[in-house]
Amino acid sequence: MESAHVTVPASLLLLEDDELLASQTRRALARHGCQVHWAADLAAARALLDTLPALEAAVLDQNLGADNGLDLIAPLLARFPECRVIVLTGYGSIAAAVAATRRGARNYLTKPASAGDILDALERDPGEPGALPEAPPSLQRLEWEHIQRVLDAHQGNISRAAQALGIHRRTLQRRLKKRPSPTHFQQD
Amino acid sequence: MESAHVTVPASLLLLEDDELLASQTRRALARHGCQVHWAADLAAARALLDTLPALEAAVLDQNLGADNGLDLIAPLLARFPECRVIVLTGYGSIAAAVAATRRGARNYLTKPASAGDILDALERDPGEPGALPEAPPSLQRLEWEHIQRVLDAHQGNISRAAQALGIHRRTLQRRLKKRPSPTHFQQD
DNA sequence: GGAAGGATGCGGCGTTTTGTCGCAGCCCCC
DNA sequence: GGGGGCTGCGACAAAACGCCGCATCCTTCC
Repeated sequence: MESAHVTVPASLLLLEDDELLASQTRRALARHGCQVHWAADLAAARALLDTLPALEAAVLDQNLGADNGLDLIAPLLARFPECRVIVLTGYGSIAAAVAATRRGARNYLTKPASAGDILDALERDPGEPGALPEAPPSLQRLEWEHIQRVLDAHQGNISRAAQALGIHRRTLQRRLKKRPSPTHFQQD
Repeated sequence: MESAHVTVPASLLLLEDDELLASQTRRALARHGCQVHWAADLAAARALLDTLPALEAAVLDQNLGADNGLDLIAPLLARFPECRVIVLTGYGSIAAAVAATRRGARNYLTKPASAGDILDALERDPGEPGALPEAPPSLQRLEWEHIQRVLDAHQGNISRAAQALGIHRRTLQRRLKKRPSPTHFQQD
């Protein structure tokens, strides 16, 4: 929308084990004029790194079954020091965000993230500007986002997600139906 | 837990505008054999920096009224490049954690944090270990913690906290009464 | 000292949301 | 074909919530 003309990277590495989500994301990014190289696991990503002549950006899913997407950051930056790396995750905790950033990630997003969100996160540098994120999140928003995360972490399984959330399955069902548009946040 | 014999820094800068909390923290850290230099705002902290011969660690409150504790990171690291800096905040969002880390913070904590938590955060390097805390949090627990944070951010003012949370004051009252001890952790 | 503004605790009461049933439809797999 | 698991949904009682009002207490400011 209003992330009008960010500098879309020419080449981007997408590390994501969910094939469906990967292809969606890939297509969305391609539509912005970005050549996306996709890998589904760490080994494939490492192998892919060696074949690429250049890489401007990378989007890494943190949760890759047995692998951890964070482990790609070091070898990636070793080969392409200028590459802008962001980490994507289903859950998303503060501790994990700190870990990712300390390893060299530029930003840290929680799913679901649109192509616009991703490009935005690649573009912006959270460190430099006098940016004051520190916003008072509403209870409902917090709940909704958390539900989405847990749901995602359980592959959309409502029954298990409800159990993990400590609420009844029926309640989760009703809540999910109630909120078709999760008040998608945006700024800038 | 096993934060038994962390390397307690000899000198520490504490930037915290809440005088009461500052003195408590100061005392707790001092009990661990740490010399604490306290500043209540950015200007005082900057002035304090120039007078110190050495500094091993710093604990910065992010929310300092008009000031932002993050703004001390750069000048602090410019003078003491080896100083271990952690940021403390009432709220604590992922975006803020990323911002703090990118500016050079070693870790990012949310209040309330005990002296043990602080020393632990100073000691540990969140980047290196394969540490994946990533636990499945319950909805109620998440809500409760968030409520506590917002409440704390508003100095315990129920009316304003309720407004910030987007719920009715009466509801907040009832909730607070319902949950007297939500696994309150602290010691030291 | 008294008035004014704001915060708190609490009692009701009508409305909304949850918890908990149960049941039917699906899909997968032994 | 018969489990076992997940899903969507109707129904109904129980709990929680929003919202009112009112009686305290505090400050703060005439």
